[in-house]
Amino acid sequence: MDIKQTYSISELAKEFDVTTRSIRFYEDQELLKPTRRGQTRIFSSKDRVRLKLILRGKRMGFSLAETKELFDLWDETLSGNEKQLLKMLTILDNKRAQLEQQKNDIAQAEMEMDTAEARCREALTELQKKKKQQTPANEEARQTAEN
Amino acid sequence: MDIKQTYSISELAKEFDVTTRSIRFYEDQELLKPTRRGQTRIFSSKDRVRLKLILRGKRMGFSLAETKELFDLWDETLSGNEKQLLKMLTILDNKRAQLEQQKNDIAQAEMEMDTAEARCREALTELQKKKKQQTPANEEARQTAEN
DNA sequence: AAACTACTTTACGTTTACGTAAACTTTATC
DNA sequence: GATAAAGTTTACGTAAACGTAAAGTAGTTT
Repeated sequence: MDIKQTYSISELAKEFDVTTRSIRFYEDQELLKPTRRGQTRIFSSKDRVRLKLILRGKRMGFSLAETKELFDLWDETLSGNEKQLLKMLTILDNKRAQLEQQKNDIAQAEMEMDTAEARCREALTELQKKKKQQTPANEEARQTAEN
Repeated sequence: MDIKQTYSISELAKEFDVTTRSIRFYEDQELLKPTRRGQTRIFSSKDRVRLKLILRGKRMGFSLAETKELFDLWDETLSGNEKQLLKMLTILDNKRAQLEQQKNDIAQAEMEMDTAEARCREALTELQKKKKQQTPANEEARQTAEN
């Protein structure tokens, strides 16, 4: 039911703004498994999804190895081994903890950026005041002189 | 008003669970600027804060170069140049956008982990059913045989 | 048929963020 | 005063994630 069933390497590269080199590298590391027509790679919509996940993983600070581990584990759960299923659940728990940590980090960062921005704006208005004191009535003259 | 004014390299290493090598590397890259007593490094509480920020930055996917840029810019804003202040404000804006992206990524990831976990649990209960069918009344026998 | 265009493999190079070993100094402890 | 403990510099090594030629193939447009 996808719009398209298969994709060339450069189509994916364009869509996700990565180099073909990267995509080939991801295949080399077994994160993507395109089929071949002759020697040319043909990517399925599953590959497309995985590429999207790879890139999101990167933005979230996941290594390719970590992402690959998740892919592999997920594939194994589909073949329904109990041990793998349990392992998957514990790993999901770990990842959740990671995400919680990241959310805390982000919240902290946002707060600090708020105070940083506030101080910047204060400093700016301070500068404005001083400027006006220096040139109380020559504002127009200075403005035109700046060209 | 901090508990302690100065810190040794190993104190900081322990507190933040990093190697002394890393800390020295951060100094080499000019993210930390400890003073010296003889040839021994002495870290201020400002250094401590910066180390904390470095590590949080890493968890958020920031490179050391990015973090250093922020540190430098922040220092420059303290000396009150208007141009630097404005640059700082735009960079803060960029970072905010990054954080928004990350929050979206995290939210997406959490949703997908929810469905993944659900499928795992379903698969597990399926397996439990099949087990019971295979051994409807011999449960005790199988349990003890597993040793 | 010549020239593009898109794709391929092979392989060496690069950056980041440290690890690790060697050899040395300074300070504290027995 | 030896010896351990914590610090130092110097320098080569490494893993991850690609970048960047170089050289070849396969289809197709002029």
